[in-house]
Amino acid sequence: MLDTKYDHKKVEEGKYNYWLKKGYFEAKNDDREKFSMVLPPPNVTNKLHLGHAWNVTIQDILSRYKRMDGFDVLWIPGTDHAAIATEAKVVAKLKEEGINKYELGRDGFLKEAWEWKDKYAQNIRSQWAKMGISLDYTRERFTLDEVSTKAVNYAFIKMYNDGLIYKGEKIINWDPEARTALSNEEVIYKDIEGAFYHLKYFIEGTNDYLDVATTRPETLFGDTAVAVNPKDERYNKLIGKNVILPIVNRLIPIIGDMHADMEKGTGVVKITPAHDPNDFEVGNRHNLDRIIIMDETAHMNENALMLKGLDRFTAREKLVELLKEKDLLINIEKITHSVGHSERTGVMVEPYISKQWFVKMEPLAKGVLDNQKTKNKIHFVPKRFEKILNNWMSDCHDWCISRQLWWGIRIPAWYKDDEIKVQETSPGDGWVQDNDVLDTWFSSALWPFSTLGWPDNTDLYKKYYPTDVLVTAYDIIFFWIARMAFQGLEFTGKAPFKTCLSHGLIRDKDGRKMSKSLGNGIDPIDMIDKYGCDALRFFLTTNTALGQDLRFDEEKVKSTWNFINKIWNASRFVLMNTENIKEFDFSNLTFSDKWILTKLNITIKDTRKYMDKYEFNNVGSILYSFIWDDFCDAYIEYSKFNMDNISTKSTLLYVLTNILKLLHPFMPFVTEEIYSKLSIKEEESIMISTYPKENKDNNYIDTLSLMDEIRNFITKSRTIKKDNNIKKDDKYDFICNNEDASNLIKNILKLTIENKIEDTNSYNELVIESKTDILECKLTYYYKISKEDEENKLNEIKKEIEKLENSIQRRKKLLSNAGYIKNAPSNLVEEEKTKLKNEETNLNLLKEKLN
RNA sequence: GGAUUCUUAGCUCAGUUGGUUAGAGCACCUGCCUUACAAGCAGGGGGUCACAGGUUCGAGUCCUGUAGAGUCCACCA
Repeated sequence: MLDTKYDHKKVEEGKYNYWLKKGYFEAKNDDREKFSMVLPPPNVTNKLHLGHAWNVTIQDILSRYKRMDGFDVLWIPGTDHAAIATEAKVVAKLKEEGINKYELGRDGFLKEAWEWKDKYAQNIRSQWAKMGISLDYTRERFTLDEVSTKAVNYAFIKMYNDGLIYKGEKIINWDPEARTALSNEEVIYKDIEGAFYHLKYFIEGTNDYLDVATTRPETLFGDTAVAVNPKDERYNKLIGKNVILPIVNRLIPIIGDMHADMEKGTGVVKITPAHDPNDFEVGNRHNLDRIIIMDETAHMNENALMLKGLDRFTAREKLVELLKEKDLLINIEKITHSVGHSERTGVMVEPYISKQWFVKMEPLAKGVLDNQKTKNKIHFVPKRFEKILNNWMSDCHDWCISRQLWWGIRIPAWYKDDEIKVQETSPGDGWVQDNDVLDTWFSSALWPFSTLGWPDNTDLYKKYYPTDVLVTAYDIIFFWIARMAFQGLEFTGKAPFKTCLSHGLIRDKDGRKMSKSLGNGIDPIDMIDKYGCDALRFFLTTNTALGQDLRFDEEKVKSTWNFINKIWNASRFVLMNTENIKEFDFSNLTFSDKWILTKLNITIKDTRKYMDKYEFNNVGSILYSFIWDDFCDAYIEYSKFNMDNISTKSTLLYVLTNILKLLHPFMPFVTEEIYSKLSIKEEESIMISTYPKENKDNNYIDTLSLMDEIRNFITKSRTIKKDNNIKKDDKYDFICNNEDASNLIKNILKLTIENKIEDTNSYNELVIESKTDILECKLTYYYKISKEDEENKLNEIKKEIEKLENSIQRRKKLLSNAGYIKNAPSNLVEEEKTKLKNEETNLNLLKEKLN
């Protein structure tokens, strides 16, 4: 028997380990149809936040649903080594201990990093366990493990040989803190206070100067030209002349280039090809020198002359002083502009020329775009997210994949003198391996198949690839989804997943993004402690339409807990009354039994429909109202009058069993707890029981509309009784043309024999009447009434008449509309006619009362 | 500049290929400790669906425009 109150801590304890030990989470690789997913691997150093909780719950709901529904489910867990993110954290930790990364050396550092990784991976696993998610740990992977490394090397080498990877010199985003290149996606633009420094670039041989505005004056040491727009009448006659570079006193040419925007700034722009991506392009067009003026830590080098050795910000201050001294500074104009920052270290990114490895994007992107036009396309849910992918794919730059880090998969390229060989192992003596590692996304791009043992043609790969669904928040579509898409197509010829399901982001109660800096983050583990994992899961997945952001509201988690408590108590009632039922017996069903069984069928059908469409919010409200409104508030109350009927008891138990199963993907723990107490159960665990199917044998469609009429009649009676202050022992008379309805109404409204009246003289009457094709009922209360009450009563009747008349008028108008009759579906028209007829009958009844 | 989401009850949100009297939770009001549940039960109030047009027999839903809020991408000398 269940405790009197739902205690989530007690319920959740021990169950996860039980499932794990039983091997329920493991894919069996048998001949059943498969359903496979890979878990988006969290960064190994992360603590899981509410967004992860949401993400994994959606996946777990799918796994549990599919598993119960007869699929061989493979759900692969794993973690991402997160190259720069982890390295930055390990560096910071070492720094606290007074250890410098570079002094420690590559091998020593990696040892530290692996220890760090092992510790954090364990944290993540325990958080997954708290969430109750059914991962197949026997297939767990890490993006830096042997299997993944093998796949990455294979992919790199093949792409190099196919000309899809090349080494080239370009301007990249440089992180001077981590001393590495970054991809465009690792740069976060932030608005900061800055300034336009207006400098005097004197024209050679004159006393005239050009006003050149720049936000990074210290880069002037690397200037090799000044550009104006060739169409700009103010300056175009100067093209071909030289200007004197301030401080440096080097002559540089004035060139004409469309890059100079006449509308912007002063219309004159300094060109620093080694330190700006646009200038780099201009430099290529005009064959300009590239002068690098900083080192890898963003300190000025010898090209910065007297500023050598200063870091970039000090150098700027110093330079401004020098310019002022020499009267070369016109003014400083304060502006707010957006400047790139490293996503991981937070420092300002320095555009920097550097030799890096790149993935040639154009052919790969085309592959994805072409595939999206075929029937093998990736289906996005919601559909609109496909556009994000397509947009990104049709406008993407080559992908910088080399990182000057140690924590990652080392690039399989070997050098000897001027020779380069790309292969997995050293070609021999004297060959030195590339020092750089690969962008972490290069390995995660292969995740859906590298986890399955690709490039070997393993059994896992053969059966489970491509995967069925990939679930992520929409903000990661271009970081990851896009990259998996083109790598999947490139290497396996197939999109790596059939469906991409995107949920939104979690916001706080005021709609702000949850972030560390705002301090408004909520730890899912705290919520689990307070309300239980089941409440958190149900709240997360049923409170918003897919793809929409979710506002976190603790009150709602609380009310979800109440819902679970309601289920708990209903279950207590059922268990109390069905302890000795060992076999279902439906031979003697009452009217309300038939009704709830039919309702259950509808609920199962609708639930399946919305589960298959991933519309969990709809599943949530269907189950909520079926359980609370139909099962608890109505059926359980009705069943109390038939407790000597074995079929009613069977129905109670049967419906509860199905409710538990329908809820199980959402609330694995509490459903398992209650299921374990049922007197009839098909399996030892609800996890391996079968997902409900409609039961055609117990389907009684005609009970539905009659029950609706009965429930309406009951509500109407209660309202009127309350409004008129009818007492428990007031006399009544009741007639009804349907026996089932009559019994139910009498029981629920407590119309006892004792109060039935014979002699109606000297009483006032209060009549509640229903007269439709389905049900004709009349309940009359006899009571002493004051004059005032009498008037109130009349007024109410008048109000009701007015309401009915309006409604009748509206319906008549509608039904006299030829367009409606012609175009609307005929069942709707019929329904309107029936309603009209019923309303007219009721109107007449009321009018009679007035007379 | 491009893309995209949102605006529905006091609050947070649903609302299916358009179907005619728009739903839920919380909050609010009234009455109940009725034997599963007072974290509950029974009943009730509350919305010209941001605004303006259009298409249609019919618009919260489709189209155009306006206003406001959010997000992403690009640019940012």
